[in-house]
Amino acid sequence: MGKLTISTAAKQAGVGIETIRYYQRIGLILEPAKPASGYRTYTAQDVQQIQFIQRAKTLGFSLDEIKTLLSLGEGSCDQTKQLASSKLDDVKEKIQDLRAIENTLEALINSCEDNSSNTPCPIIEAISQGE
Amino acid sequence: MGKLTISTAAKQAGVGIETIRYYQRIGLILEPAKPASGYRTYTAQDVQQIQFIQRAKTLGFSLDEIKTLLSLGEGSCDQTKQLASSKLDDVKEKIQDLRAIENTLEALINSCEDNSSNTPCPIIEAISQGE
DNA sequence: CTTGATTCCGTACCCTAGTACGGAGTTTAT
DNA sequence: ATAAACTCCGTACTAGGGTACGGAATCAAG
Repeated sequence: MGKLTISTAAKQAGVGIETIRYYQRIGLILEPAKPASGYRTYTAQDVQQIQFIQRAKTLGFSLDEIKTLLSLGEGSCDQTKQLASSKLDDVKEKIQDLRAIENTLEALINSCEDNSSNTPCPIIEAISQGE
Repeated sequence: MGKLTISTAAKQAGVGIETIRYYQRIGLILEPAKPASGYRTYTAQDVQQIQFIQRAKTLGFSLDEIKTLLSLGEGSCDQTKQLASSKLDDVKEKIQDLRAIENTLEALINSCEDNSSNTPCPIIEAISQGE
């Protein structure tokens, strides 16, 4: 009850054992104290923290940012909000960049559709000229 | 005339010397033959190829994909178009993912705006519960 | 009690796209 | 002719997020 081995904790959190060990190595989560003899035991709290990390990751936070998030905790709403806002800015920027790429690729592909068999590929041509 | 040292070629192509050497190492561009004694010389063509690589990179192609692009050349429009289309799919997918992240972050940040001082931060709460 | 599964721990390796380092050879400028 | 700058080449390192390996210790089952 409540005492889990690392593989059980990993299974419950939906990650691999090596991921838990990696998070410990980089100081993202604490390694439970080692009992005088035997295996380290994990708690439901540990599992929840790993799940927190996984969810934060799906929001685009890096492990380093998640470390900050964890250290801020439930207090200091302001700093958390700032972190989230700056992440939102990053995301918006990436979307803009990708949209530009999307447009260009679509234009290139269309120019290729219209291409009759034996002329050089317009996509290659376009990338070659630059513009 | 037309004979450039690696640093001049790099400057013209807008990359670092080490980048050229790296591209050679991975077989993306050919290393010019080494004259019996002295420095290798680069041509305007070499510079253009490096610029091609840079432009393809801004379209989201990986160096490995660019290698394919270069090997396809101006013929085989079909394969080029396929590569571009599959890249376009990747880009669209990434945009979708980022939009989902954007929405979630916006919602979290808004929930934080409404937060009165002493309750726990709703952002942390939300990530903790995971929905 | 022995076999097999797990854990522990350190270290090394994967990918991508480079960047850095350092000694020896070469070229250019003075 | 000599100093400064540049090139060559191999090797190692960077970041980010893990994954893999291997031997020793430990635990669980029969």
